Amino acid sequence: MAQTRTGRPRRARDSLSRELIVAAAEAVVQRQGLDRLTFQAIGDELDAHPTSIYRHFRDKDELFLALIDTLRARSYSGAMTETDDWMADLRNQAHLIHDHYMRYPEFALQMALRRPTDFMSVEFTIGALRRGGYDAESAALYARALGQLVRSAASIQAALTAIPEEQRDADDLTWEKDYRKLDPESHPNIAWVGSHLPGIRDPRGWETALDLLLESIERHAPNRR
Amino acid sequence: MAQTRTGRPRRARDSLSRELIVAAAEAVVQRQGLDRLTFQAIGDELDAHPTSIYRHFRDKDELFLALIDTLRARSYSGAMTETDDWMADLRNQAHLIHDHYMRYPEFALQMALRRPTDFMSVEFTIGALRRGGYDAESAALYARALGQLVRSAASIQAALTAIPEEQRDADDLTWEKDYRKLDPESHPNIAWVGSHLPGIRDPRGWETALDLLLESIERHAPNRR
DNA sequence: ACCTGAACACCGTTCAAGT
DNA sequence: ACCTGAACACCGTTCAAGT
Repeated sequence: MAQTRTGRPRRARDSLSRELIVAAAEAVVQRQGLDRLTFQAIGDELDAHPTSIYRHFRDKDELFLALIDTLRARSYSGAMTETDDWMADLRNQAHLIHDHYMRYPEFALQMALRRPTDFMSVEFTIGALRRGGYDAESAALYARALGQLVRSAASIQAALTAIPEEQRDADDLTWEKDYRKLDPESHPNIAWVGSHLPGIRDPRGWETALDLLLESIERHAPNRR
Repeated sequence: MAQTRTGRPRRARDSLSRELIVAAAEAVVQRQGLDRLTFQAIGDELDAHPTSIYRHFRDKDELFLALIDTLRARSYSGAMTETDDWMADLRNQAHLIHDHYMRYPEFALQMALRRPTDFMSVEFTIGALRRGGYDAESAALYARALGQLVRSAASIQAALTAIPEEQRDADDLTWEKDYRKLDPESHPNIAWVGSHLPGIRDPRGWETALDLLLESIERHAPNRR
């Protein structure tokens, strides 16, 4: 492994920047995974000394948030435009957010926790509900309900796909293979549905929850399609 | 700080156990937080050498999962019993799970990711849907949809409350205070709802999403109340 | 002013040594 | 067999030294 080898060719003055460092950090995660995101690895990627990063970021957390913000801007920049179908707008907005988390599964949890919302998507969602005829109070409440559902479900589902192989063996996910071996006496209902139960990573769970939620939102709307 | 001080009084043989170590680990987290959960801290709590834990757990991950399983058993043991109101059963089950995550917010994410389900709650949920008249395929699908929504929303919301103080300042949560200062020209809909928008940690978001989802589930049920 | 080198405190883990 | 002590590799961070 590459150590902090002394005597490296000195980098040119001002050849580093926040943008370069963030790009190197993303490359490290993409190639080696999030738990390999260290100052050492970023330094190797940049051919720079690990501690040179401290000139541009206060600490690792600040660098990490900058990386997350870069990814978010990439997914959302100029993404949504209103149509004359406010329900379709809500659904497309939900899928846009879901796709963003699934695109960067290693960051999904931290994105949901530390960048839980942004003005643009809230603005868009409230606008759609407003065109559905909702008053301000209901539109605000439903926008939050929808936003929290989408963000939570997407980030957890994405994170599930990013669990390291070594950890999966220790997890309950074996149940996907074994639940049919359960005693039908003590678990008659699971036995009853048999093979119909979707696996824990099956996207139909999320899609169904979104369908049911949107269905209620449409039913309550003064301006139904 | 207590170091690995040499010359500690030797612990009696077989005086350690998985149960004792797990209890000590929980005490450490409760008193000092999850990022202070180290072998050193657990050793201090037990008055034992940090590495003595390796005789009882393969590694830190195995200890951590054992701790999570202990907490889950505490919350769910003999928790739910069927009533003659299957819709109320679904709602109570959802609140039970939500309360479990909110009770242990520091563990919420890992509980949702590494112990995403258990037989008992799935069995109970399918049973309720079955009494609602659903066929096996629909009951299985809706049980998954409901389970994923509840688990995801509860774990993310709980984790939001457990973010360390030092990190919050760097987060977008400041928007709760500042979103009304947005330019009404570029964000007319946010300006329109004004103070009606619930904060990011407001429980009404989750409650509303659950209400809307359950409403649809009842509407589709062959046996409506 | 920006980058490098060395050092520090801390962490999980391994392994030989005690009893 | 179970607990202890010492050591190892690795990590984020600080700070003085180079240029």
